Amino acid sequence: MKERYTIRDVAALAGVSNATVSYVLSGKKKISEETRQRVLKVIEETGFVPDMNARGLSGKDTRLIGIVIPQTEPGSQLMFHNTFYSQLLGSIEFATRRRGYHVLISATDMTQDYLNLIQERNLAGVIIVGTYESRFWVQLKELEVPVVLVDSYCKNDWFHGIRIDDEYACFMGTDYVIRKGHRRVAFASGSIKEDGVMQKRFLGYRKALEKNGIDYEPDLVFEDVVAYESGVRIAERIVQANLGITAVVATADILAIGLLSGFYRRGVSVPEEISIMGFDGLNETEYTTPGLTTIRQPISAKGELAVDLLIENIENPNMKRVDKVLPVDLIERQSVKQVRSEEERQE
Amino acid sequence: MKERYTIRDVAALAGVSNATVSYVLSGKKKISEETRQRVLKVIEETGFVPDMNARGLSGKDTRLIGIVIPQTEPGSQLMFHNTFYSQLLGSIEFATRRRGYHVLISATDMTQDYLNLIQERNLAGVIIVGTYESRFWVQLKELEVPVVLVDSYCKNDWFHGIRIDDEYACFMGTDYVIRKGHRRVAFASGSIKEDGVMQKRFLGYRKALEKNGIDYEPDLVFEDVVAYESGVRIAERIVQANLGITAVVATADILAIGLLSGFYRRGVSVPEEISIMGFDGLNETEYTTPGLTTIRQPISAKGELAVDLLIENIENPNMKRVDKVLPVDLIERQSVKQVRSEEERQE
DNA sequence: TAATTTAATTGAAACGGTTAACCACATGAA
DNA sequence: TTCATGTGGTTAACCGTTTCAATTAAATTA
Repeated sequence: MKERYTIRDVAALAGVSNATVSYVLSGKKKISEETRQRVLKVIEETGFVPDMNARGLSGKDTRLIGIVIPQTEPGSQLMFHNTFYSQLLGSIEFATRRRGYHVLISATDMTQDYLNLIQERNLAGVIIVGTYESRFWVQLKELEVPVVLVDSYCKNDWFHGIRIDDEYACFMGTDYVIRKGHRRVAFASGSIKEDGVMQKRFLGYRKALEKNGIDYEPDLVFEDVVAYESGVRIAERIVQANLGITAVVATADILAIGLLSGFYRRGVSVPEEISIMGFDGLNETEYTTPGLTTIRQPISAKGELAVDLLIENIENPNMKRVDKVLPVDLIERQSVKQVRSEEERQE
Repeated sequence: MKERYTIRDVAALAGVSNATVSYVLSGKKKISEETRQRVLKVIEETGFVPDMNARGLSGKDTRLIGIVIPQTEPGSQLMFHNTFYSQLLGSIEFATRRRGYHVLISATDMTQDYLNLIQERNLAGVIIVGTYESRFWVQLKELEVPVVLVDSYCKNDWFHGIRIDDEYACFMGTDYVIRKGHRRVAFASGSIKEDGVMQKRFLGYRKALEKNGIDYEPDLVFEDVVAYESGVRIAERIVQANLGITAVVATADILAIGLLSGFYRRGVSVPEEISIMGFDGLNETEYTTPGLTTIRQPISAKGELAVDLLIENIENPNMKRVDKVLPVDLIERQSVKQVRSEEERQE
């Protein structure tokens, strides 16, 4: 790497002390306009770029934030195949860069390794995406680094949170399907046991059934990894099970799109023979065939707000905890069809 | 952030000098086994984690590598919507972490800002994905930082490269389609002018036409952004153009999947009425309907090799330039149908 | 035994910033 | 005239490593 100008070089050229240059840069102390301009001019001319390592070492201000996207399976990069995560990551990266920070991404769980990483790099803050229980929450807290949890149902209330009302959202979606006349509504989701988000959505599903006086049937619940391929597989399982299912509520668009594909190849037409409700509101859902009716959540806003919140906390360390719930809405397209309900059929 | 143990704390506890601890950690100097063990034990007990900022400042060894994924449009996160990039990014992140390095991602072009970033953070190396001309190549070279270009046709031969033989790959795909009897083969791609990869693939397309004695028709070339939505749009344009097209060669699976969707909603059945050849070999293509015949490129291998190459260069600064071309293969599925060729029809 | 080599360890100077403490000088009030 | 007050700037210590040069101790050689 080429030798660079240091803050002392700049100082010498501007005829001031290095401290003055530092203060001009940080604005933490008043410097006369005249000197300021002189320093700025030298910086401009030399192309001086401050060294973040030195800054991080000395002032603890690294402007580096870590993003944790959990692995579903070790080694596999499953998370990267769901454009929900891509979009979230993209919005986080964008918002971060706009504010002069940089992102260190890791597809890993919150393990000792990651705790070390936080210390090693003196991360200014951390955004953790997805829910899972970790025995490291306590240690993470002890690090006293600002943390924002996105889509987490971490039991403690130690960290900031950004999420949607998953239970209500899924209730709304399921209720919509039921009001369209469906009585045998399947539920396609990721692991309900392990994933807090899925748990909440499952709850919403059950509440909607209950509200509409429909008995819950465990056989109508299909769990798998959240991925396109799983959707295809679940469609096959649904066809083979032959349980008279007329609609399926998916907990992710990527699953729903897989379902679409799976049903199509099985010759089951959507929505004529079976209706599908998605979840997320990915761009792709506008272009599937049929267009996917789905619960839209503000993905990019999630990312941006997480960044805003984190940076706010970084810059104001004793800020109070914030837990933000973002609104969702239902996009009506063609994948959910109105059917005669059983009662009507029996007339 | 909690106060941490420093290397001097460890040294004091182990009854040695900080230099000794440093040498134990780096292995750059021989330390007697006895002392080594004693130091290691203290490190273990204290949970000492070295500070990368200090290390980067002092020894220039930051173990931080930057990934540049270009923006197609400023502000838009288009790149993040193509799972090709997600998968590539995933494999890079994984390979990097496995080797004790970390990744700083930026969805940006190679601009002055990025050059600054490289200096600011003392990046150990940089992986740049995608081709585009930049007036900053010269300056990047002057930084003397190891660089690996993935999928680039940067005219100079200053940096390492990882890519496939795009021309041949597309030639192979197009030739396959033609050998299936198609004579009016459209070409759906990203901007041929601006994107070197698209240029090469376009060349392959034309060579295949030529080889088979088919005249090139500019009207059969459909350019748009590389995205699902574009595929849908191109399908509509193809239908409306009504040029007797019986097959389309796409330069990306994400485009091909969009085409699939676009044709379906237009009531044009694939492959009965029109055949589609994809490019990339994304996982999703196995599950589309019909299964997408596509040119598969080793996406994850690209990422891993880029990382290997980069780290090799970081650890051995005067290594010679490497330009690696990875193999592709054609996956035959159902989206390209055998048709009677015109000659046969005329019989 | 003295001189020389070798191996293991240490002291201290970087690295490039930040920042607390201090200082010189001008200003205005008492 | 004296004293507090404020302004704009400097000095120098410090952050936690790495690494060169120096030192010491032990082993080998003459």
